[in-house]
Amino acid sequence: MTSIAQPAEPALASPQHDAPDALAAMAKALGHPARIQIVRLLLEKQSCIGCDIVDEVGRAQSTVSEHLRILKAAGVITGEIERPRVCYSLNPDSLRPLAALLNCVLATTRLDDATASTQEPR
Amino acid sequence: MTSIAQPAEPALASPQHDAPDALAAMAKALGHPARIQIVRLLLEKQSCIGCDIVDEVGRAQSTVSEHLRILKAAGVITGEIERPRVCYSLNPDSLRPLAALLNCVLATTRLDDATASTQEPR
DNA sequence: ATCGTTTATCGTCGATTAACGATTAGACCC
DNA sequence: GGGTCTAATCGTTAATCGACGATAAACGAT
Repeated sequence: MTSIAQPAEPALASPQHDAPDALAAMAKALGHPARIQIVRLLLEKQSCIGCDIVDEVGRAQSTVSEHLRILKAAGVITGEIERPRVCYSLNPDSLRPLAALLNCVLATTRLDDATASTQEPR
Repeated sequence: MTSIAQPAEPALASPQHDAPDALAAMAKALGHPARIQIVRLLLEKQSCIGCDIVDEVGRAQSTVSEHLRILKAAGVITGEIERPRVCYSLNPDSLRPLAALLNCVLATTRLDDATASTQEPR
């Protein structure tokens, strides 16, 4: 049934060809202060067990657990079980499509400015 | 009234110091397929009048107008009035803090891999 | 002055999200 | 087996979001 529905993935180079839904879902997953906090914390600490995250964001354990679930569902983080703890870390690959789109938008700045070639964003 | 409420913006360099709320708000603004579509369209077309956007995303005019309002409120786009039309364009600067955070996360990929410096992100 | 075009706003509905406390589920220790 | 620790899940409530049709506002053209 679904055997022919795959039109050969052309190894896309431009973010334009990612499904809007996928990008939106990713952005949505990041669209809460607590979840940004969590991402930042994991960025700093490389990896972190759950209860420390609860501590950091300062909300109820069940609330933080839910935010972690959302981030995990979106693929932004992974959770490795180390009983009785769970060790969370970032999954950078998942963010690549969204980052690509944003970088694409940023890149247009120079085209707009045209004259300002001194601006080296990388 | 508001003359003294400005505590001097220190032109921050590291994304870590952006308020989580600001980043989350930005991500949230992008957290809908229709809004991703709009951003992509403006990325392609450089600028675009509202009714063409309505056409493109294929939803009711009032719905699209609301999405445009949200993007405008977040600073992602600007709307220039050309009666009776409004010409929308991207405001790349607004996305910089979020892009910086994402790039920061992406940058950790290599550190994780450590040994594989020739590893091209597939 | 009226019409046509385009965009913004209002009001409403159903669906989703966010937050919390309480409870449950594992695995370890004694 | 009985405690301890940590994380996930359940159930509830309030708030927010998303979508739409209807309407209003603004202006150029006739």
